[in-house]
Amino acid sequence: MSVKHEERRDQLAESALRTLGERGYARTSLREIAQHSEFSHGVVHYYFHDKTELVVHAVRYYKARCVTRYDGVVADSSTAQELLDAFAAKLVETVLDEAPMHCLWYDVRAQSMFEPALREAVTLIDRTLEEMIWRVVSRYAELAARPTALDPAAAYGVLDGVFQQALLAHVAGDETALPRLVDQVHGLMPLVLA
Amino acid sequence: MSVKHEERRDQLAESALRTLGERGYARTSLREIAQHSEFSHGVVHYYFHDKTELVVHAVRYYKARCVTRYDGVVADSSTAQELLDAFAAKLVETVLDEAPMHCLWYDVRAQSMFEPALREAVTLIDRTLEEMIWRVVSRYAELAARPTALDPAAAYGVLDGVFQQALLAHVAGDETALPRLVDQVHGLMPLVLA
DNA sequence: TCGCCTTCTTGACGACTGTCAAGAGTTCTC
DNA sequence: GAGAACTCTTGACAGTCGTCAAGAAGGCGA
Repeated sequence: MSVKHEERRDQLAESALRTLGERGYARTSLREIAQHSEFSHGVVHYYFHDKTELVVHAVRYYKARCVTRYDGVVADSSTAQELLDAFAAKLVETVLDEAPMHCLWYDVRAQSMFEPALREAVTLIDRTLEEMIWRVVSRYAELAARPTALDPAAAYGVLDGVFQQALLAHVAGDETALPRLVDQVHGLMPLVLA
Repeated sequence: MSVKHEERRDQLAESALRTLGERGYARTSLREIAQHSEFSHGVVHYYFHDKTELVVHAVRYYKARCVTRYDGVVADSSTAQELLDAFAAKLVETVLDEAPMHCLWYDVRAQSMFEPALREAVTLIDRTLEEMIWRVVSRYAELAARPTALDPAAAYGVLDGVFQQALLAHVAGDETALPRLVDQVHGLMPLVLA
């Protein structure tokens, strides 16, 4: 009943993520999203009030999966160097495997500066990502037996900045982007320790 | 003649920047841009081949002005601390004075991940901004009589990350965003020195 | 004053958009 | 197995978009 209803919403969210990730938020129509699912375009308005509600649901749905991305790295590393290597490798991996999803995230986050309806969801996810990064950084400091030099927001901002730069270069076809990201992260992480 | 032609293009670019900055790339139509100028909507296609060409011209035009933003700071500061304070203050000032323009830049940069036609202009401007930031960072290191710990790309990525975060929070109405940006920059800059 | 050339306006076009209503198809209940 | 409730499709709507053609308006040389 309501669980089935929720399953359909998630199913449509998945189609939406596939399509939005390829074409971007602005260029993607509801008909296009429906075409990437097994339903017709009218069904969207049966499960969602409007387009924004679908996008917000899709982005929240995406967050629920991505947010534990580095938890294995944190759990399995026993030295600071090992953690750093695994973290950098995981960053590269996610760019290679999920580039469209990351593009969509940065797109939606930029849109939220103009569309207030997106802000609440974007702010929530941004906070969740900040916590995700902080679990890595604080564990790194712990393994290095050093205090951190930055607060969680700054640490997230810094790493998000270089990550976004690498993603942009990667989708533009720059093959040196990912090796450079690895170097930058290796250079940066020691600096966040006091 | 051709100079007049170029003047009109710049004039339209200015109207475009005003409109795009308020409403975002996706939501802004050519009719809307023309309404913010003294011309009718048809004139755009007299001076520009299509919408993308107008946007690219507008963004390049914007770059030409913004790129010297911190050069006064670099020239006028005689100690590292003074440079740092002035740089942080200037960052805050530009968020307060030119928030829509910065929003537009991040919007267009995100769009360039989906629209190849935007990539060349975006890449060029990104490089120019990187050089702009590097003039600040390298002068800061010089005044502190210390070598830098980061390459230009990493330094730009790091500062761009926290700046973007502050901008996002600022337009969302978070009044603590700009003081926090000042703190973050003051905490971050010493770290880029080896 | 005439005609030419540049500049700009007007109005239209086809395509696409989000939305929704009407109803067909399906599933469930009794 | 009939009827109700839920699910989905179809087709249409009003609006917006980028684009472009036709021609008006204005300046300019002769």
